[in-house]
Amino acid sequence: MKPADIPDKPGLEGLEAKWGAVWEKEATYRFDRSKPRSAVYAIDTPPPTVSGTLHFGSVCSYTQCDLIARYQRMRGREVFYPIGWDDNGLPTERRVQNYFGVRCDPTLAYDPDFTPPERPDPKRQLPVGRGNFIELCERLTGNDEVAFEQLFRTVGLSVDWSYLYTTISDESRAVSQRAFLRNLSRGEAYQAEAPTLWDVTYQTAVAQAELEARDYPGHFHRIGFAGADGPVVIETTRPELIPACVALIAHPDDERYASLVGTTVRSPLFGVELPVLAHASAQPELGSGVAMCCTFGDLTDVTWWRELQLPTRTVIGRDGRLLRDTPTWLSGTGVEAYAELAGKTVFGARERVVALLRDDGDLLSEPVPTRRTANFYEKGDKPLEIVATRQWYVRNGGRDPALRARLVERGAEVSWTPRYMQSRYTNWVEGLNGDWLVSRQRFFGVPFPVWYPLDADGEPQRDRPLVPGEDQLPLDPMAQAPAGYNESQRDQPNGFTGDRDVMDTWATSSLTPQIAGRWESDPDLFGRVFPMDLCSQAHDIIRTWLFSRVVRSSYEHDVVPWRKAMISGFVLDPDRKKMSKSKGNVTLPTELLERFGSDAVRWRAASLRPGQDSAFDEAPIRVGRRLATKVLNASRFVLGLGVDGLGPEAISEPLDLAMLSQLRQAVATATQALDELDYTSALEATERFFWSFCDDYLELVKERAYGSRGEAGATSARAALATALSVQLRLLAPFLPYVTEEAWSWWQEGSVHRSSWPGAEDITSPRYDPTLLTVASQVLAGIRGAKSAAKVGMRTEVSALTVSGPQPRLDLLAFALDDVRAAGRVAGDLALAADARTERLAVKARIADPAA
RNA sequence: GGGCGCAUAGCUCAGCGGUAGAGCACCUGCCUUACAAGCAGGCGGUCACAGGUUCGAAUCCUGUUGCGCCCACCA
Repeated sequence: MKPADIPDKPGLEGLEAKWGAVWEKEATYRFDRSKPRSAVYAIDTPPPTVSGTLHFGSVCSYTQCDLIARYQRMRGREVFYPIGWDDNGLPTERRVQNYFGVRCDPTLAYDPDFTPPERPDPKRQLPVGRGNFIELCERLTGNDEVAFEQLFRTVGLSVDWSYLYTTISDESRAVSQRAFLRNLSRGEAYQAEAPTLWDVTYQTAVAQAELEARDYPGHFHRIGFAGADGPVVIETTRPELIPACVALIAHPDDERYASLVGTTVRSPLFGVELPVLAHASAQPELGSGVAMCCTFGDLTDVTWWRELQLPTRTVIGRDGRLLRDTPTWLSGTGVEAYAELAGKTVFGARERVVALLRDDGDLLSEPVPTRRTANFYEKGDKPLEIVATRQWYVRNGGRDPALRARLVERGAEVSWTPRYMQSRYTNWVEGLNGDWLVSRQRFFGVPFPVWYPLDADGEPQRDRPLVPGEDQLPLDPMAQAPAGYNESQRDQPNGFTGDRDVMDTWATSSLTPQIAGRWESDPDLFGRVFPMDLCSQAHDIIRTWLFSRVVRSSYEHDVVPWRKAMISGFVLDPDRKKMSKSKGNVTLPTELLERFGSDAVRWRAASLRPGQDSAFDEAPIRVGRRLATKVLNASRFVLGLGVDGLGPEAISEPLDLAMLSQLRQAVATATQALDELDYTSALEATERFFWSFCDDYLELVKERAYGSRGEAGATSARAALATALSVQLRLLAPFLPYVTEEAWSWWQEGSVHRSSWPGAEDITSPRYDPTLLTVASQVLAGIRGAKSAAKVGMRTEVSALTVSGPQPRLDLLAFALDDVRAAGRVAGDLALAADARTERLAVKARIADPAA
């Protein structure tokens, strides 16, 4: 021991900085890549989006993963625990736009002298070229990543930072492009022109997994279409789509409209001749029972359009405004009516159409307010439109029942914690209604590594993409020319053009096991870490991140990417609502770490079981802080007694042996729990023992350990205390890495986090009936109860004590009687009275007159 | 409408066939030579409701109610 190193008043302040620096210097968490696959424990962690701040819930989720990483490391596994930043994609672009007050205009050339405006005006964003925009993205994410790393280091995540990756790095681009090219060559990826969910704010396509249904105010409009026998009434919330109408649809069994089906009607204002058709998915009870089919108002329209082979009449452009050119299918008054709408937003056009309908008498009653549910892009704030565009897709079973069934089966190859999270996965896969749309019409992302030859008219031949060799990756088709062409032929007739789209960020993060494991660029490493052992994440990204990784690994490697998935819950605000920045109810993790210390925050995270949502509450963090402080104090006390050179052979007292027997049981419980990813139960068992160790055992043996009853008894107590402290610091190390490391450093060489998880070899003392400690604690509690009832201090002497209970228990108690007497300050007579009526020991204590 | 989960002390939750538990909060005490950011003691529950299985149900089954989440619902 090094008593000089133990502070008089040990505290939590500064431990993060102190040990963070040591762990970095000593490379405590370095992954040794020479170990064989069987010795490796590999973990896939979600790369957080580096835009702004991290939620407290995320900190908890990452901490829970770290508990397992630390446990497995102490069990002797070589833990591969990398982390990455998801820095490409829309959140970064949006942040750059706001932060620098710019927007990307891909038609502008790169300006090497560009500097962002000093005072950004978010209302008037400065247009900049793609190259400049991407530079700004990289600059801003660079700043954010420094802050994120600092936060994760403070939390104490035991990741090997030398394996840090980013999703925009050259390595990630190469992996992403390689995987895509292989998908393409095997037919798993394809390009198609089809109606696509479209965000008008960001002007990009979005995928099904990124949809969010939201309540949205609107109005029902009753509108008359001119039929042969009078008006045909439809109800719609989107009258601005009347010029995009291609048919009216009724249910085939709906008698009200049976005679109409097969006839034609004329649309109001625009006078377009439209067929009335029947389709089984029309719902007679909705609206008037007959619906407008427009290209495109919603997904039902798409179904009708496709199955009834209706024409395409697009009026809404990619910017969310009605097209400026007059549609070709309009004539006469229709052209005049449309002139009033051209260029207007959906909202403006709707107002204008309603006014025109009212003037014409086709608005059959005033609009009735209603709330409708509309699909939104989860990061957007305008309802999605549906626009026919050409996009890249990866097959995910959405249009192929056999593939879907196979991917559902993949879910069963993963062991889920908690188990019921598998049904989220299954639910999602079974509910897919289209393939995975991976292309985005954005800028800061991984480009599709393809070009298209241009014909003599300069038209791209999209069905004949030019692909590079894998050795050319990563590449940017907007900056590099395909083989057999040179740059001067770009966008020239008979030349080539590059694919302008970038991949959605999920298309890249779906490959985190391959990116982190350096697939293809480092086959030796990849072979040692893939497939991985554990994936740890929250339940909100099962349908995105988790599912997409299963898809990619199934295609590329024909396996699921990990054996186990540990799914964490959410931390909600105190009113059990989702924390969100807009509501201002976000609690900053940095502030909590600062105020309570990392160990306290980690303790809170460890008390949240997988899958379980919880309301944010500071009180439990304070409890964790108390435990952390207690660990330091108890360690200081034990070490202060002098434990040097004491081995298990010195432990002879029955009470000491009984304590170690109980500890043995706690170790077994904690170990089994952690093997099952049940870190909460492991902590609970450890803590239960620790508190009784402090409150009862330490009190019972304190006097003896001081040497009040001779050297042998003192040595036994000190040896037992040393063993117990060593074991407990290791049991607590995954949960409280800072205080355990601090206390460990007071008397041990090396890091507690590189020590071995406690087991049979640590508690080699003979087994002894653990009940002895329970019995002694009961009697001590009885004495304390008597003193409490008498409202006297615990140091007050007991002048006479009678313990009654079953004979076997009294016999056992006899082995600890001296310790009980000392801890309870029993100065006078002590009587044991057999009483078979009760299992528990009863205690009668006469308190000495406090006045005396 | 479909799926999943939850309902146990004032609060947060554990227990999941054998006498109702923990932490927090609250109350009463105690400066006790590791820790007053501490310690000791205590108060506190028809285990949502109704049936069933069982010698025995908080625990298993069925139904009901309430709450939460995911998905579908855009006329």
